[in-house]
Amino acid sequence: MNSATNLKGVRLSYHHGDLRQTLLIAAKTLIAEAGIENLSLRKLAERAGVSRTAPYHHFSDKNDLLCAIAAQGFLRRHQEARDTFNNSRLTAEEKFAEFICGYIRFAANNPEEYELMFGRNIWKQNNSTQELRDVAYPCFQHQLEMVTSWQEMGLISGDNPLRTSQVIWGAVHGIAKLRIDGIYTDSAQIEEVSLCAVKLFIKTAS
Amino acid sequence: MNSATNLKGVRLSYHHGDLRQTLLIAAKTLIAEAGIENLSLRKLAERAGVSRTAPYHHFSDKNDLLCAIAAQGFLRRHQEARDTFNNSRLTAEEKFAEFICGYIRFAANNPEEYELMFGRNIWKQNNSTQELRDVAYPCFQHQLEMVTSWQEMGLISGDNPLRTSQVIWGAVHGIAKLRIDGIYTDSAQIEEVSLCAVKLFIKTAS
DNA sequence: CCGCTATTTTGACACTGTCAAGATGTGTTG
DNA sequence: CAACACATCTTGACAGTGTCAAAATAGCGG
Repeated sequence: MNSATNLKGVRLSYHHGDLRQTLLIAAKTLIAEAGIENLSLRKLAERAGVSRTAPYHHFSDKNDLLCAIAAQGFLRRHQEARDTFNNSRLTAEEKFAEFICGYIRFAANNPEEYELMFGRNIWKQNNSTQELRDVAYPCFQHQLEMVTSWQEMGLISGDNPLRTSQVIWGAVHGIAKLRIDGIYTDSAQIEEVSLCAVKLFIKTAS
Repeated sequence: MNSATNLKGVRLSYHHGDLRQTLLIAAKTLIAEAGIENLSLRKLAERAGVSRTAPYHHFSDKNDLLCAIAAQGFLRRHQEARDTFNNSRLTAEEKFAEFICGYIRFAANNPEEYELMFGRNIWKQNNSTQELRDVAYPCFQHQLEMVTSWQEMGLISGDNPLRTSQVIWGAVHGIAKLRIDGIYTDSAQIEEVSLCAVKLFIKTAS
């Protein structure tokens, strides 16, 4: 029932209490420290003060754990995007600019989480959990809907709303990936690149 | 001196002959079959008919092998891009369109190689070989130069040439990644998305 | 208090990258 | 031609990984 650990993380009882949540938090810490590829379930278990196979009673798989982390990321990002889109004090143009910049900022601030959310590890070969898909697809959908609405109101260029949305999503995704994968070395100017993207897509800038 | 293997790949002599090249080819085959993450040096060695540690006399590392494959990819893509850009029978607009579509097509046709070239595995934490950097940087540079020239001649929008180039590179990279990482499921329409990107960036389409 | 079930542990297996030391060729020099 | 140096390949070993099976333990409902 209770967490059954003291402040130093030392176990007080045989049963942990809420190992699942503890593992998720510890995993995010380890990933932020050393990257996804350096996360091992054994080190994670040790960090949580538990034996190697204990995590398997809360996650069927290492992949299952990673999907759960990615799912949390989608919830956070989706909420962010909704808040911006529904903020009545912003003009449509400001909302669009904030969508672009906010997307790239989210990736830059949470690079490992972003990699999990949109990386090949999970999506490439149907590794996605049902739970993850239930959270991710609405987020994808929402992005397309927002861009479609901006396009239909004449704010941004293009004729085919779906294709335009896909290009714009591709652009922000690509800029974010080039940044967090270490190919754009001058990460300080990433905000400038974002703003340039905004100007390129907005109609009046032509 | 000679390859020292018969047609079935069975070794005829103790020394292999040109194991380095054989390993590169076999590695690309295995990667194309099962993906980068499923490539192990041991399976690779077995496929080449050689003991587990033989590859270490031709590549210092697994990472070194992957960098060599990526380098070959950069050479191929760079040549492709140059051929298009120097083709005097194409208008500037046609060249730009072919740059966009060709880039995405290259990624779609060589997904695993593309992942190595632009993926986090190599660039994220300074895993790149000097040899790879010597081949990759000119390719990056060439892309920026081409887009800059199209922008300066007024073909595409934007004011800051470098930023515009970065956004366009980001866009093609992002579309390619969303495609090959399995997030865009309707891969048949990737060419349509490419053409939409072309129209969005070209000035007259506004 | 008993027993059921959720939770955790220990032991084990196959697989990985990589190092050290020895074996086997190949080429060069005396 | 002989002997040595060097490149190349092999065998053995180690630490680390994900994950399964079986045993141990704790907490909860009767």
